[in-house]
Amino acid sequence: MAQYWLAKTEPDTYSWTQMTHEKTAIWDGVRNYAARNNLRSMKTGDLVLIYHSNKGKNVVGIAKVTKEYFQDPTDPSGIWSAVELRPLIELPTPVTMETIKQDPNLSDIVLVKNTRLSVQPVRDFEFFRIIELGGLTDPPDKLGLL
DNA sequence: GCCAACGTTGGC
DNA sequence: GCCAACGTTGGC
Repeated sequence: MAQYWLAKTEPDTYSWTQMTHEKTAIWDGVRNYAARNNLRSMKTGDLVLIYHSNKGKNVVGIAKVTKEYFQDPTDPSGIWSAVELRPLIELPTPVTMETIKQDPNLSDIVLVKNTRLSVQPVRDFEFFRIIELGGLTDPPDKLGLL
């Protein structure tokens, strides 16, 4: 059973568009223990919402975990981890922070509760609700995401 | 640009 | 081990 996650990136540094051009993304550079532990909990096939922080402030697409955690190549100290993600589908309508905050179904989402956590778990119903708000009406299996 | 929330560092 | 000082994230 796939789990669901959300990962933040600043689009000025590394954007969804860039990810899709590169086909795969090494999700490195995470320097927070809680976020790292979430990276380490990701399993191949898990689905990850990609969120643009600062600019956009919206969920823009869905990626899949293609490699479970390994040594972060940008970290000489050896304590940080990275995963490999593959972008799968762009949301027809990006879902903004504002929309998420206004949705009663999403009132407890980590994105709102803990604004600074860059890699975070997302509950099943939150994931489905967000992609629904994003214009995807079919569940992930129908969309061929699993 | 401001600042709240959170994490980390380092003196004691 | 506590906590003040500092640094960073990221929404507004």
